[in-house]
Amino acid sequence: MAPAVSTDPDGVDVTGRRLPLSRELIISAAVLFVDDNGLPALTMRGLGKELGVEAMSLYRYVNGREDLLECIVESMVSELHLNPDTVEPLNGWQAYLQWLAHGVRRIAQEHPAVFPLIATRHPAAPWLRPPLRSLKVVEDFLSELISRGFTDESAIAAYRAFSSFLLGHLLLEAAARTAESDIVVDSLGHAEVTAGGAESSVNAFPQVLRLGTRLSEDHSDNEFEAALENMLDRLDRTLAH
Amino acid sequence: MAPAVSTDPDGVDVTGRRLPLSRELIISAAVLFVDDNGLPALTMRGLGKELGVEAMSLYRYVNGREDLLECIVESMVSELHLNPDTVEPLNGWQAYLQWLAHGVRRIAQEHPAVFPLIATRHPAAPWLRPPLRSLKVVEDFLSELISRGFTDESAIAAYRAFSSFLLGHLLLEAAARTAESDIVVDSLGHAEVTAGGAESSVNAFPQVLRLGTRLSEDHSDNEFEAALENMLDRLDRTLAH
DNA sequence: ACCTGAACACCGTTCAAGT
DNA sequence: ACCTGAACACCGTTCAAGT
Repeated sequence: MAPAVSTDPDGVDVTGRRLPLSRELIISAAVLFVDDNGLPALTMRGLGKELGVEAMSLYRYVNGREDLLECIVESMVSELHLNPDTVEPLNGWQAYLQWLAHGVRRIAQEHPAVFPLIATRHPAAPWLRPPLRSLKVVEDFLSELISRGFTDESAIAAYRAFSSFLLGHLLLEAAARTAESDIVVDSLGHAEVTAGGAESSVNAFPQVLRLGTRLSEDHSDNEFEAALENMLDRLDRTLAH
Repeated sequence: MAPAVSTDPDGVDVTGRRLPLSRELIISAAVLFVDDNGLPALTMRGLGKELGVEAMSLYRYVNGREDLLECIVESMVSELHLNPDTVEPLNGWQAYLQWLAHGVRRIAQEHPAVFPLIATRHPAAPWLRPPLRSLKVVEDFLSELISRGFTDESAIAAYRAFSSFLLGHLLLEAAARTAESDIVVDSLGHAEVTAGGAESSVNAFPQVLRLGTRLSEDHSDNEFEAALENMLDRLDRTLAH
């Protein structure tokens, strides 16, 4: 969600002048900031400094920190509709759900540090289930399925199953992706871990010790595709019945 | 996770004397506090006040706020092993996974406000996938499945699929459960929602409007059982092949 | 119109000092 | 041994004041 004018993270354009503050500029700077520094580092004062401005200036464009976080979520989810290379297909509900699933997955992969925000902020309504936090997305989901043979009930059940599926898979995938960057890997393979404040060595857990390396391997592409396929099959069966 | 002596949230026993501070007392008070007031309200100073003590006293038993959060997670997950009425069954891996799934679900249901912590804190290692954040649980999981015919690879695949499944379903269920308590329901059914800072009325979204009430219904029991069943069947198929 | 300085109420955390 | 007062560096947020 880059603003109209090309910028660097400082909110300064190529000529060195500071860009005029705006809601969009603030939001895109915030996304960049979280991508680089992680969610806990996002602070009104810090974001202000990144934009070359005092924290209080942001309040002219954004109703406080909570509103800023909500804006970030909205800006990410709305990428689903803007992107030209991901035109929604017209050949069946399975293709539609494939398209939607991969669209959300791409967002999670491009902004793994932001995804927990999309996944765990309190939804505005009980029927806005993360990570599908957009009225338009939910509306499209339901009308797409209903127009293709789903009953009201089965469309709703599909919506619930689909969102649970995406949330579980993508949240874990995003967590693994951000962990790589901020956990120092013990290159000697000395597997020892500090869990829950108490020092507990993996040595007492033979299977974990034996399978450690293989447990850390990344097969998320294949696993996502297989689980998605399985889920679509399951929806298909409930349709036939 | 009640401490040995019966207490009320103030950390004061029945006689009015203050209980001696301890790691366990602090942790169980913290869990109670989050259950009642939500995660964002949990503050060192606030928890101190709840215990009738200054915030600084807590640092004698807990290495700061991050450590406290980690302790909370550990104390919740360890309930899986302590509880007498949920003895691990011996008749097959499917029964074991059913037992484990319902054990984790019970934790999520009893402490919906704490569950996001279990679900989204950075795991200590890439192979500790939330919500199964315990070396012992992972060890049991793997050895149970391997001793019952799973190959190393299929046990690992099952672990990944199982944790994704639990995370997605239980996080959404817990979110719905806490939302009920802190969202004021419009008793007139005037469905209007403020999403992303911009006022957007559901009226522009006919399917959502039409299905609104049914979208809000809770079918989590049935949905959890059905999805779990489906997942176990899927694992069974990968075993046979 | 847009930004800022100063102020307020709150954090987490440390450490010397009290009992 | 266990708790606290005072202090520090940070938060989010408001508002009158500057340009």
